[in-house]
Amino acid sequence: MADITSEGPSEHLGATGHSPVAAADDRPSSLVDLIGYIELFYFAYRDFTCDPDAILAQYGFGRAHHRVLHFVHRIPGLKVAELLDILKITKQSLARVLKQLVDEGFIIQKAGNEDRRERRLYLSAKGARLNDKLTQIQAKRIEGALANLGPGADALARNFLFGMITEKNRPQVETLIKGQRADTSEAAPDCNT
Amino acid sequence: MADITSEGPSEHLGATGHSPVAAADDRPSSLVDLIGYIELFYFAYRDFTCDPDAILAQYGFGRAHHRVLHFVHRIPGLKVAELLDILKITKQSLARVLKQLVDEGFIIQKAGNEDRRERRLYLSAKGARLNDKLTQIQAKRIEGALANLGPGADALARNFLFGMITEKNRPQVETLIKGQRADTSEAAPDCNT
DNA sequence: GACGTTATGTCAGCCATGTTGACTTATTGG
DNA sequence: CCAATAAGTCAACATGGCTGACATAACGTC
Repeated sequence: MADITSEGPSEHLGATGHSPVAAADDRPSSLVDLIGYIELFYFAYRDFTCDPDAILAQYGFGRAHHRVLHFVHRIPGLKVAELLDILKITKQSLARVLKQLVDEGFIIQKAGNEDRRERRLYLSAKGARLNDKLTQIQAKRIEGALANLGPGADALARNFLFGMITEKNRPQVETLIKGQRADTSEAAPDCNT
Repeated sequence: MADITSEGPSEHLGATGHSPVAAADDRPSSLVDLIGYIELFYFAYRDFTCDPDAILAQYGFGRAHHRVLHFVHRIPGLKVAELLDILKITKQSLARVLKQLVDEGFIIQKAGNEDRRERRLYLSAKGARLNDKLTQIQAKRIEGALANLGPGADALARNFLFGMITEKNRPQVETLIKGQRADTSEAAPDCNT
């Protein structure tokens, strides 16, 4: 069966027992020591998204609808083009879910004041209610995760996640997080690059 | 246009300027203060997965193939049933990608010694090489994210992600992360529950 | 040895959400 | 008037979830 099982140096993850997944020491770590993150990130994101998914399914919606609701709530009056820049999907993909949300009265479109070609997006009261439900359940999970980690965990967790974002995209996300309209001109067009 | 724009109390995120996305203080935060996490998590995971996606595309593979490679590498001799318990997808979904990986020689199947119905899964040298490439690129991103966050960040980030996982699933993930075979009997079957 | 259970594989089809390419419509601004 | 822009739309395709039904081989028990 050959040497299928092991490649690379030892993959001990340095658990000392008092902490579920990580030790408190900071030995210089080889890259393979970081494998656990790949799994943690995968499982964490999966569970993080499954709560809203369950609610959305009751409305006949999916994850894509959630994203639209979320960012429209975050930046009321968002233009379609801006939303495309944030989500980095094609307008055809967006149109499919946006049309549903508009048709069913969760999102309201209004022509721009200065440029009437623009369709400014707003949540209806109905849309805001649904988005609130989704936000609440996700916020509770985050709160729970932070609760057991001493002070300073909040800042550190945010900065860790921020650091996971491709450098080129960080300015866009940074302004977005402040609830501002992002200048997306420098952000990565495809994946990394 | 009614009051579409604002619901809930003020959504300031407490950025003080010296840190890109988070302040160092620990005021009691309302749930809406955690909205930034929803975005950070979304963007971070998107960028985290896009690096491997680009490599996988060169092989005609997708994200689903990556997961199989990853966990088979992690637990050589993994049974199909165990993999299904980890990924929580149907065997039909798994079969589609697993068949490709086996047919193209990235994964080797071997009947179990005691129970010859079992198909034990192993990476071939070719599979190990591909998986290594994927691990390397993701590990580098993680390393970069941790690099700017003083000592203790590693343990804290791991514990934060761990805390984001649904409680019922944590024992499974914990043993998985130690590179052991997980007892999945208690894990959440669907989403949360 | 027959039989029920288990592990795995497979066929067929559906859904959600991403993609590309081509084209229309309304509006803007020079 | 006309080119450029914002948005919408149609058609077709890929990936990766899902369900239901059924096949095969091996195990274990009576």
